[in-house]
Amino acid sequence: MPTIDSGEMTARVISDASRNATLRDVARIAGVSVSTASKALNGRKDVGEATRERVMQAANQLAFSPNALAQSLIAQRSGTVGLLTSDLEGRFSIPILMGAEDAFGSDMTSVFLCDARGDAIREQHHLRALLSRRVDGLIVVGARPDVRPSLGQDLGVPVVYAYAPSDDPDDLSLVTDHYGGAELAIDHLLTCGRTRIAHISGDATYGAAQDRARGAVDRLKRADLELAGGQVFFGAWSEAWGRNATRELLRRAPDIDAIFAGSDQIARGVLDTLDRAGVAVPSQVSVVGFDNWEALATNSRPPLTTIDMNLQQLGRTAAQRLFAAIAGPPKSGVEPLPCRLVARESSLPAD
Amino acid sequence: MPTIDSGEMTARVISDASRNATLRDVARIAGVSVSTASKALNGRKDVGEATRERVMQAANQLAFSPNALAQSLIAQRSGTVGLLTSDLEGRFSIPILMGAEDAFGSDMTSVFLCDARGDAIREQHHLRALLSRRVDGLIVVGARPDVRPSLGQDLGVPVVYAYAPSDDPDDLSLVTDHYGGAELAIDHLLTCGRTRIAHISGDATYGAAQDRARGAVDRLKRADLELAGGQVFFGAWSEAWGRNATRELLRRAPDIDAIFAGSDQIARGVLDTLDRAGVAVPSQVSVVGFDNWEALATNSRPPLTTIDMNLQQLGRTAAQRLFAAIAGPPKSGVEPLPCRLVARESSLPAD
DNA sequence: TTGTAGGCGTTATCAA
DNA sequence: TTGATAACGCCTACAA
Repeated sequence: MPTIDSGEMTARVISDASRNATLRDVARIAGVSVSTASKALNGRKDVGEATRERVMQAANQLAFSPNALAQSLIAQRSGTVGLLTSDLEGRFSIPILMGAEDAFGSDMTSVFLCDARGDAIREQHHLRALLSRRVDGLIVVGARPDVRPSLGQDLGVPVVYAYAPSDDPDDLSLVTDHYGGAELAIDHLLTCGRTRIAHISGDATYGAAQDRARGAVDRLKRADLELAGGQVFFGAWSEAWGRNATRELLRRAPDIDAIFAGSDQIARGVLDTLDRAGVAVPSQVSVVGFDNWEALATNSRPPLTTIDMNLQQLGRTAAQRLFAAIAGPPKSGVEPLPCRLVARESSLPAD
Repeated sequence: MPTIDSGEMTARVISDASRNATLRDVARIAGVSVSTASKALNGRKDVGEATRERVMQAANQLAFSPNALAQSLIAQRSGTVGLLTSDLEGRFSIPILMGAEDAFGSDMTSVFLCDARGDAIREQHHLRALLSRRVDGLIVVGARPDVRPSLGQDLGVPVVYAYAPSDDPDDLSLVTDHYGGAELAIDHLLTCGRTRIAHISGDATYGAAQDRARGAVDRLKRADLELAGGQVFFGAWSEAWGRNATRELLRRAPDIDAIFAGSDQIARGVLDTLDRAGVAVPSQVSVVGFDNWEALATNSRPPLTTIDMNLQQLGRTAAQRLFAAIAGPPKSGVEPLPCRLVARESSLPAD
């Protein structure tokens, strides 16, 4: 019997080098039962030291790696979560995704990535796939910071919405505090001694554009000031709009001493036009952007002071909230996360 | 017996609304055996029409979704692949990742996303996790277009390297044809009637920088031309370097009529300096960039002609090659994928 | 056409 | 300390 056994064993090891070794293989080589092998590898106490050693060696020899599918089947949890994003190419999804992947990575959970590309059908498709893979939870990342339809309450797993909040108040949503971010920007400009502050922003249909505008106006009001130029300049999230709006602004209100731009792209356009108009930045006019898009903000002339939405932190928090919801009872409501000002030279003297 | 059964059943359905329904639940409700239910749901022929109907209804009623973990365990394949990237924040990983996700999404395979952040230890960690989850294959996406260490041949699953090739010729690597891309750029400038063409590029330690430079020089040589300025201007992948190098270039070779920039960021700097120097683009000097980074290329003045690496296509191809390797025998070697020129106004007259 | 039995790889329970 | 046995949820011969 022993000879046959070892013969079989050797044959298996050699011929099936490609196929993954199973616990049975390990047990056979170590000369113990499957259950003992399991205990040994899982560090249970009730197993002899010598036995454990033999099992370990066998496992190493076979490069044994336990089948997580089988483990999940028993454990009733897969150790995976789904990341359902609607727009991968969007710059905003990526940092969130990184933060989430980051938070999960330090645990043992793996992340299923799904890009629905803004298509509801594809989203349903991916959702079904994720649920059938028995993910333990779901993070839904929106591309646009506006309310999006809820996936519903009866999915069987907790869901956290990030960046784009769900339209159902029973869901938990983590969003950027755009209002507070704008306050930060204005606050900073006031601190720099600016009083004639204009606001050029993007597409007015974005909730974020409205929130930021309100934050700016309200903060100014608290300082007994009004928006220079008499209005918010809504337009598009582009450099071109930043350039055009700045030209118009200089015409209407040549005495401005600061511009708060709704995005870094807009801010680049603003800087460009100011430069061509011979307006010195930051001495004559200070500029603050929004997004802290590093490639743009650090390479502008001068480097751009801007508001960072801490999106990576948002992703991490989303992961933490999801963990909490997997373990205990889920929270709900919309949780705004603070922005952060990154000061560069477009608002401060280069000393 | 029947009464007890249905009693149990109802209790289960109501109390366990949260837990996922299993095939057993479906079978019980439909009043058939588990195997019959399985056959019915999987569209096997040998099941009565009426029975199938009952099973379907029961499944719907319970929102039954087969447990993919159990299925995978039997099928010996999980229908998942791992996407091992070393740098999520890098702009180059994302399109590749999108392309891959895209190609897999249309199939039934789901993608595990792992970001090793350039850390070999974390990479090993993720690799182990992926293998234990029994992924059917692996795509390794590099952040930098340079050779990277192979994961080895004995992983038990096929691997495709994208963007950054493996150092083992037995692996299959899909890379951008930087050399050919540079040829395209020079070709285009020659077609535009340019003959005094300079090349400003980035970090010379990048293989891509070298490849592009060789492509440019070789293409010029075929037209009996040499690089204007007498050399390649290597430096950094930044706007600032583009600005500085252009200043220096204008000093050394004021008669240039075209600049091929090694990246769009560099090109932005080039355009900036040309503008300030009063050099008209494209009439006096034409400019071609590299990367087709839309946010930069479409918003520059004038919009930037540039080389697109077709990274999303590269991702899709990687997915296809992986599929092929999962099904049949794996290919090996380095497969370069062509670039594409995107013509905008920095090289062509605005008509 | 339907149901029974066995197994995928692992863990947990309980006897030995 | 060890090992048989029964799950986990599903599928697929094979038997009825």
